[in-house]
Amino acid sequence: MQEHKKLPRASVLRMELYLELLEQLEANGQQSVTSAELGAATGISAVKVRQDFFHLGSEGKPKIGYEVSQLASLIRSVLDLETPKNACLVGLGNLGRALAASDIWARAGFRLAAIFDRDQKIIGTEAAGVRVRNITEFFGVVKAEGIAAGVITVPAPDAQEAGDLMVGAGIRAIWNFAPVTLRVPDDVVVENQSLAWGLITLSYAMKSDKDKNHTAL
Amino acid sequence: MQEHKKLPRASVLRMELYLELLEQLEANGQQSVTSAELGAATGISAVKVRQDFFHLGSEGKPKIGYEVSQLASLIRSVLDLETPKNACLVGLGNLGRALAASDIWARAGFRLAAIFDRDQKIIGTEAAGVRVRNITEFFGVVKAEGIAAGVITVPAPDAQEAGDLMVGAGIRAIWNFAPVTLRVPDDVVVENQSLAWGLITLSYAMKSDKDKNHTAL
DNA sequence: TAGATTGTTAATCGATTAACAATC
DNA sequence: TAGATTGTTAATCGATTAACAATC
Repeated sequence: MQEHKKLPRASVLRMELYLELLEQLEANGQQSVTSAELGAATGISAVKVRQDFFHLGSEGKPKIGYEVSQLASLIRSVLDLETPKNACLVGLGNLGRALAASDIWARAGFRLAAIFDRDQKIIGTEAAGVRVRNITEFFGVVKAEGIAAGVITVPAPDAQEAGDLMVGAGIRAIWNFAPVTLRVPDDVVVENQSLAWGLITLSYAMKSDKDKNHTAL
Repeated sequence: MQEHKKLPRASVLRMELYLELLEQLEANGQQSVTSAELGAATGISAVKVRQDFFHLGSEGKPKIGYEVSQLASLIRSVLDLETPKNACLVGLGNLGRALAASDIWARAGFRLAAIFDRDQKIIGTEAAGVRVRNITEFFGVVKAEGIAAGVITVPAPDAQEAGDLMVGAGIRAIWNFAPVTLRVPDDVVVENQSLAWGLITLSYAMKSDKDKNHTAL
């Protein structure tokens, strides 16, 4: 077992699939699982599975595999999914509403502690049981609630402003859905996720397929 | 200029940012733009910008840069963002509703032609002006509407079933939001996007920061 | 011509895959 | 012991960055 330094990003993203599956196996009462089984079930190659767990600080036993609940705990602890962390969401449009209502917060150890918007028609309403506050209250609420992470679901032109507000309030972790690169200090982590990526990629892939078929004719 | 073969995936994802910016510049009447300017505005290094455009089959002129509207057209044409393509969405939960209402379809050349669900309470209602059909009508509607791409926004346990339905109906491009690896034939393109990725990555990043600070003390 | 900027090849870096030794 | 499976290093592959020649 190596001392765990830094998980490759690609590896971190695969952890969700492993964890999802391990929790199912745990519920079914299965005690151990091999890299080959995990690979077959997740569609990830067995070698990659082992390499991922190696980075994690592996725990498997030759001939037996990995102890299911122990491995699940290890993943949760390395990714820190069980430490309570408060997050806020800025911009309650359709996407914001969908995120607010989803179960991802709990699964990653977050609590959606506050929602902000600037639209008077939305302020004061509730989403997923959280009252929507006026963006002018941002600093006070972030301090009061001990909010450490922020989610930006405002339109692209407003995203930088939302980011500045977060940085100004001491938030060091931002999840940005606007197709815009935020300008933030070096010590702030920004995770970008554009909803359009999937469609754009599919559009390009569908075109390539078409080209290939033409060439094949 | 090289003959354009296959754009690296990472490059494809950056195209959205370039395009977004180029369209703004176009609206402002700016004629040309250098890789340095584009880089500064998008937060991407100028070298990467040039390398991306090189892959695209570049068009720039030394000392002047790239012609704004020509470059925008090139991106749209290489990614095939202007060819009309019909898509369907299976599973109208909060995320499905947010996607349906978003502008990503038009931006990537898609039309959301049909929405399916299995919940009787939802069937017959509308989302983003599209009537929700019973999933039992899937095959017929896909043929009738000429649907080429499918979006899966059902809960994880139902995702494979939705995927099978799509593959069975001849769909070759799938955008899957369930944290599950779909089993599909080789000629079907699957683009996975889990909503949890952002939070999981942030959780891990926030922990690393904390560790770093401790070590620094 | 000199200077700025692109186009393109080469070097570096990181992630994936292959190989195989260690171990139960 | 033999066989299966993990742990770990090395090789490969792809993407990023650096270097610099070409060109306006």
